[in-house]
Amino acid sequence: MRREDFGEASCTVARTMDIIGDPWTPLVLRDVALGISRFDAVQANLGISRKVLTQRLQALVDHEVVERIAYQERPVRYDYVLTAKGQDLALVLLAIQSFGDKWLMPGQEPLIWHHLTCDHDTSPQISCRHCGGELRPGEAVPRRGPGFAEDEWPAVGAALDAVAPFLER
Amino acid sequence: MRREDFGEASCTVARTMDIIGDPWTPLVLRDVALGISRFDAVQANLGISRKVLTQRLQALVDHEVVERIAYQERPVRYDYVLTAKGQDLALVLLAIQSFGDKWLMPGQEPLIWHHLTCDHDTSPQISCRHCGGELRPGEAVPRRGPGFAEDEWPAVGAALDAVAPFLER
DNA sequence: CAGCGTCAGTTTCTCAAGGGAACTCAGTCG
DNA sequence: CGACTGAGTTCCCTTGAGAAACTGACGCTG
Repeated sequence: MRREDFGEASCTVARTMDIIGDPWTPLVLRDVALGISRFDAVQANLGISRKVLTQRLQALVDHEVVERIAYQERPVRYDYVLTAKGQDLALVLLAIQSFGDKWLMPGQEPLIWHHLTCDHDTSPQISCRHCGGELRPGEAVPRRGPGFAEDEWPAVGAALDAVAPFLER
Repeated sequence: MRREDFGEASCTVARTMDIIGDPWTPLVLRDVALGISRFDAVQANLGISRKVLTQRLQALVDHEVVERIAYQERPVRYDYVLTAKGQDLALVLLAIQSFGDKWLMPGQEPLIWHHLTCDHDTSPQISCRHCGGELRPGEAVPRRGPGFAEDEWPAVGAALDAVAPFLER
């Protein structure tokens, strides 16, 4: 597999990395998610080259993660705003941030999230959608799904076979 | 901010992207997390150049996300295994995969996760660590945390000010 | 012993992407 | 008119990616 094949791979990690698999895109997304929606504001906030920012924003628009909404006409100028897809991707950024909070700046989190629904400060937790319990390492075992491509990923298939005994009662 | 400053930024997304902010590292991590632990097996599975794989594995070891465990001595050969830090990062990969499942291969998920604790197939959900409810877009509002660097991120500060009214009752 | 195969890199060379800085264009304003 | 703003675009140099070959340290076999 080459980098340019990521978007066609039978692998949803690779397909997602086709969108966010570079150093800057997650940070651009983070800014847009926080409401920093103008080109110059993002550029100044991140200190990213205008060329790279242009490319990244265009890619995000192409992937329908971000949309351009005109805020003036003469000349036409855009706010960059998350789509519904982009909002789901922003939740992934929350998980990324949470990892960084815990391991890379412990006790010095730059941002704290307040959950309006329960009215408490919180952090994101990766949970089981079925039972609601925290998904801890080792507590979830993968098995083949409907789109698993055996010929494309033989080593993954073998790895799945190796953990299959854990799936049996 | 330049790419090389990511690891020092007062931003836990940037610090995490210092580790995984390239196309291949998340996929290498995914493989290691699945138990594909030998150099040649990862290389063949991903079709990545040996040079890039060497660099990526070394970076993961340097970041203490992955450790080398010798499985033979003559010559010395290593299995690559997730550390505890790496296992937490693998949970982030789960979130990445879940986004891809939903938006990029809907109904064709290559892998299904089985939660051993509740004995059901599941998928990861980003939840509120406090109340356990799903964190949905728009339901969490950020505010400054202890490590927030106002001078480094003025636009973020302004964005936080803009959403501050939502924090008040 | 020599030859071959395996595994985990390392090296070389070419092409692609990143990044800094300057430039461009389409406005508005004084 | 000139200056400024905002959103790009272009140019040039540096760095990284990728293909392919090479290397070294073994073990095994005839």
